[in-house]
Amino acid sequence: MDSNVKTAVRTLEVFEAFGLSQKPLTLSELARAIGVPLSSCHGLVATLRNRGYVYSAGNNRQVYPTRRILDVAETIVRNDPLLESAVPVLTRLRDDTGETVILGTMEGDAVVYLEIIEGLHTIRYSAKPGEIKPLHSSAIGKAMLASLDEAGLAKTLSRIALEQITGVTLTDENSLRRDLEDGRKCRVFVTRGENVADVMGMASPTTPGGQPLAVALAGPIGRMDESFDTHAERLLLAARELSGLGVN
Amino acid sequence: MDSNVKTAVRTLEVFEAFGLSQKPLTLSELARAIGVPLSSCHGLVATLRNRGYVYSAGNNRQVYPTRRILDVAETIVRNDPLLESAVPVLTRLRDDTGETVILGTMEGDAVVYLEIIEGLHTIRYSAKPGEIKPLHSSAIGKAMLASLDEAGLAKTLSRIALEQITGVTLTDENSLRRDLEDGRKCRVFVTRGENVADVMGMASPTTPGGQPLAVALAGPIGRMDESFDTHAERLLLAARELSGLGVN
DNA sequence: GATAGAATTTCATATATATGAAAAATTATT
DNA sequence: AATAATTTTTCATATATATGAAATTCTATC
Repeated sequence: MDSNVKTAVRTLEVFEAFGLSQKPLTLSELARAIGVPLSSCHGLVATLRNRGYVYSAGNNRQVYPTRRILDVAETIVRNDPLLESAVPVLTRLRDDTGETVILGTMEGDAVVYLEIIEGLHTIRYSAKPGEIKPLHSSAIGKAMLASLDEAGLAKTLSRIALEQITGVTLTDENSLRRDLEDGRKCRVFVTRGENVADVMGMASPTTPGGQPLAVALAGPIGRMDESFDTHAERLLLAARELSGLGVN
Repeated sequence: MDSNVKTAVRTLEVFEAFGLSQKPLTLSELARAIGVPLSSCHGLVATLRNRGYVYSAGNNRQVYPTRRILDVAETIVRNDPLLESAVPVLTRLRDDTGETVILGTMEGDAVVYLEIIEGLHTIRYSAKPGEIKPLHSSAIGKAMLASLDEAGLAKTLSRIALEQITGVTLTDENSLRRDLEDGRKCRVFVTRGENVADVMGMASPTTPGGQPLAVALAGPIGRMDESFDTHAERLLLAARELSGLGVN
């Protein structure tokens, strides 16, 4: 992406690092984990300490986050006006299809996942909230692009590089535009291994409370193809239900 | 505290602000909420967006955090080696006494709360993980001070100001040292309205896995006094149990 | 209990960010 | 539809931070 505030990113990376390590870390371990100089890590950790976000855990000289971040995060998510009403719809779509259901939107020139309800199969599409995907090679991205007016679409396409991600990624504007046109007809936008090999995504635009989002199903190509028609039907139903959710 | 990295603090304050507001905010509302210039807030929010931590919610131009922060926080807390084993002990102490139970430690020159199990009374001591309290006027702080050796205690006392927080805060070193001595005898350290009027705290040191912590009970002075002896007994029992928890 | 080794902390300075002010974009009002 | 009002975005520069290297503290080993 563009220019990010270095320390803001690092602050989040500290928490992410503990999420990955799943155990207390020493200052030097943490510095290595997030790829920053020791001295910089030192100041950052001191700040987090002073703010009650980390404490010295274990015997050695390890630190670990306190519950504080969870406390803040729980309050935030509990009050998200969108997720509360959307989750039941998404969960039903997951139960009906067995596949992973994703709610996402366009944020800047990318897709961000807002909610994931994981599928019921052993082999399933797996992702986390906040994950970022390309606009041109993800099903949700196509749905979002297609919901732009021509001026917005042209502007966006001029900014983003249609990067080749797998062998079958659509990398020229005309192919992509044709693909979007196909999707517009039935309101279902499809990717077949264009972002991750073997993965098929199906997305449909939806506007709960007037906000442009997209809901998607994702799973292995073979299994998704088998049930394409019923999946599409159920996806469209879910999209309609979501759009019906009141203005918040 | 000392010198904090400005952007790290602000990054956390963004999330805290949404926790307080409990609803999406516009850029200007957020900037006002955390007390930073608009232009600075703009860059910070852009970074959080790019990282998938916030999305544009609602119709207007509001933003709100994604579930991502919750996801990270849940993984972190799920893997805290201390809390997992300590919570059952703390919960039992809460159930036995009806009062709020706190696990805390010394972090820098302050106390940080690691876990709170809230009491069962309508009027109860209420706090959140990560809250910071003074060493000299909190029960946990006294317990932590008393667990230092003379050299460490002298050094710490020379650094911290014994700030007058309520009318009865101990603000001279001799009174505080006498008070610590009293506590050492029975391993129970008490505050009576020294940090918050009407609140009584009782803390006992404990060292699960060798790590110096303190466990505390807190509630209104009247009710706490009534049951002082049984509360003290149960508190000491809990502290012993916690100390018995294996090295992680 | 002294020594070696490792990790942390400090510090001066190069680098990155925060900021006010101005421009642009958006929304509300007439 | 034009204008006003508000909000967001950009930009040059003052300010704050990040950094390598040195000093210190801590820990393990003998």
